[in-house]
Amino acid sequence: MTSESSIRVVLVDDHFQMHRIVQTILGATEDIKLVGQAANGQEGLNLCEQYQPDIVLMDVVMPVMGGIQATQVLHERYPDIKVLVLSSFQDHESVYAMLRNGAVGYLTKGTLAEDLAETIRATCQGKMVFSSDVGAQLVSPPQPSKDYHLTDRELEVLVHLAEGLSNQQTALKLSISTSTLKYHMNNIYEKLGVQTRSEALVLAAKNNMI
Amino acid sequence: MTSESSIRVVLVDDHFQMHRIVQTILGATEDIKLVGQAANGQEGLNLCEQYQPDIVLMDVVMPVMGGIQATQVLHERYPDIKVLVLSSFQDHESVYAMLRNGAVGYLTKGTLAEDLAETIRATCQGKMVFSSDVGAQLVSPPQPSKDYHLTDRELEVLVHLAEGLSNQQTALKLSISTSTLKYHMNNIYEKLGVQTRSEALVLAAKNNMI
DNA sequence: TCGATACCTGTCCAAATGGACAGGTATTTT
DNA sequence: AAAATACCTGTCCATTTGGACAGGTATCGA
Repeated sequence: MTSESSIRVVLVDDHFQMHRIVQTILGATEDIKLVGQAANGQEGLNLCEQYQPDIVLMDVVMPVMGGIQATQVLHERYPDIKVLVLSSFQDHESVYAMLRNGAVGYLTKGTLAEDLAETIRATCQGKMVFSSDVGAQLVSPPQPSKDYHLTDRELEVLVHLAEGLSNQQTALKLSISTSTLKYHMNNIYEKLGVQTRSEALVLAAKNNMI
Repeated sequence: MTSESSIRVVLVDDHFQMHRIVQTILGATEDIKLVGQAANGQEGLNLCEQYQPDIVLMDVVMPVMGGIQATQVLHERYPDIKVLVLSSFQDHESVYAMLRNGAVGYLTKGTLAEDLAETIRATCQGKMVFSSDVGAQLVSPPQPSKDYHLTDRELEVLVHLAEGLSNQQTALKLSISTSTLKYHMNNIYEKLGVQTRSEALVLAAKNNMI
């Protein structure tokens, strides 16, 4: 953070239109100054070296050097500079690629007008900010828990086997015969689309069924 | 959104201290009003029904009804009310549980003072806001978890067995004998602290080793 | 050079698993 | 009443597994 009085921002985007919009928005604020504008990642890096901004508004897809690579280099070289992504894309890959490389926020361009200044201030205070459409990407990955509509009994069987119990021990615990247990197992294999006990258990574990 | 002029907030937290802090912070703002305060999820739901706030500041761990369940019900019943989590916890499970149930932001209590008002405003505008320590959880999901210091070979064995291959098939694939494979398996059992193949695979799956 | 580690191999045998049958009951839906 | 589900049980037999040995080599660091 170079300045106490105002937040210094560099914009890196290859669309003329974006430059206009951001200029307009930030021109109306007292505490945020647009100190540099670049049209690709390479230029952006140069500007950052020159101006040492607090915040970089970074596009993802750009000629010469894209936002993903630029963010990576920037984050390595100047860990204090915060990268806020402005992108038309909101796919899972882009979002996570940028976040992994050090971005601390991600806005889709459509939501830009909603209040870029607020977002920049929040980002400056160490918050991570996402537009709601991007947020959907953040929440979705750990919920691939498909429903294989196993019955309660089948779930019970699976849980006990996952604990390392043998067929006999499990059967005993559920008060059924090993024949019945094998019957349940076969149904489980069928429903999960697997052929072996190992596959069934791994799949169940990965889907948080056990 | 019931009001144009000011943002209406309900706080749901079982710690007296938090009520004091939030009162102080929001008491100093013109555009944000703390219209209700509850000590648990159940009370929180009642207050929301009564006041229809724009934002709910929600703790996670509370008596009677926790934040996870309360958020779920709230989101179902009043989809327009935005839940912003205030929690001491920042573990992956808590964060994702809340987000899945409809929360649109997550702040750790330690970062609260940094500017709750800004965050509330950004949230109101449809942004998702996270404190930086929580953000780490969002980016990290594919963490290899604990290190059981399995050797490369042992990992290979596990991966193939997880795919449902038999000992023989796996041995063939790795160009070793089944004897060697069993040797590896025993070492794996030892290192993972388990007794059976099933346990080993489940543990490995849950720890993203395979 | 010694010890530790990872890796590899074998044999013998008991136990566990799974496939292929061939039955049964209770409940719910059509 | 027939069909569909979920659930239960058995037998017979091949395959798989894992335990308990008892060996081997190559590499690396003390």
